[in-house]
Amino acid sequence: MDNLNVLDIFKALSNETRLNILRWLREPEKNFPAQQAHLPKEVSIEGGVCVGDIQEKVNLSQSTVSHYLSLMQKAGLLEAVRYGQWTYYRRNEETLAKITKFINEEI
Amino acid sequence: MDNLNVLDIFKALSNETRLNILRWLREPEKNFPAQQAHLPKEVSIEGGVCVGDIQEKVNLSQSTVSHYLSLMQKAGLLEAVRYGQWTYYRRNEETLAKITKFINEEI
DNA sequence: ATCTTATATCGAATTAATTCGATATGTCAA
DNA sequence: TTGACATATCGAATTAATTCGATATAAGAT
Repeated sequence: MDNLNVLDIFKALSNETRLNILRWLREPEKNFPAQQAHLPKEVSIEGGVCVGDIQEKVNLSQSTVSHYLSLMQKAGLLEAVRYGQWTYYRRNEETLAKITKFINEEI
Repeated sequence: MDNLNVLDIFKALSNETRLNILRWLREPEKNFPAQQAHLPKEVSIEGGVCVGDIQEKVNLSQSTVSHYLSLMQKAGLLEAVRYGQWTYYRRNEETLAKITKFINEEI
């Protein structure tokens, strides 16, 4: 249980906005409009939402949101997929599962 | 899921010392010497360790440790039982169980 | 009553997180 | 190749967390 940095994960989770982003990304269709409107039909980034859509919902500056997403990615909570000029972020379920396990077994 | 303040919990967990305290309190007998030496035989605070013992292990100032324990208690991660001049802190398993549930079901 | 010991609280210094606007980078379209 | 748009990074201001030593409180022992 050491490829996951628990402290960084908990830090990332201890902010309301970041927690919300994670929750919203559980159901992107429900929480974000215009799903993947920039992607051609044949491309699909399952569960991914671009920074702009997240920023609009979050209502913080573009730089702050970008920074937050990057933090969450470094913590392993999100993964980023770039398509053209867009970056799509989606949940990294593997890490989420690992934290649960970690809390249960080690904390 | 609203009597638990998730943000305060994650904040409390995002510090190495505090995380360690929680882990050590899983097995107090193993991690702290002189278990409940101040208590008379007929009194037992199941799983509880007094501030002094925790402070010794943590190696931070008395005031810092006291502050940390209080933070964790307010977050619901620990509960405090006072006996005489000593305060015994022990894990609050209920909250721990709730966070796991929260992560699984809501995050 | 006084002294000691355990813990809590206060005030302050230092370090880290939050958040922004400005700017840089990278990509697509004309 | 220039312009427009999406995102990332930088530098700085503000706010919050960390941590300490000093002091307060509370209980037990003399």
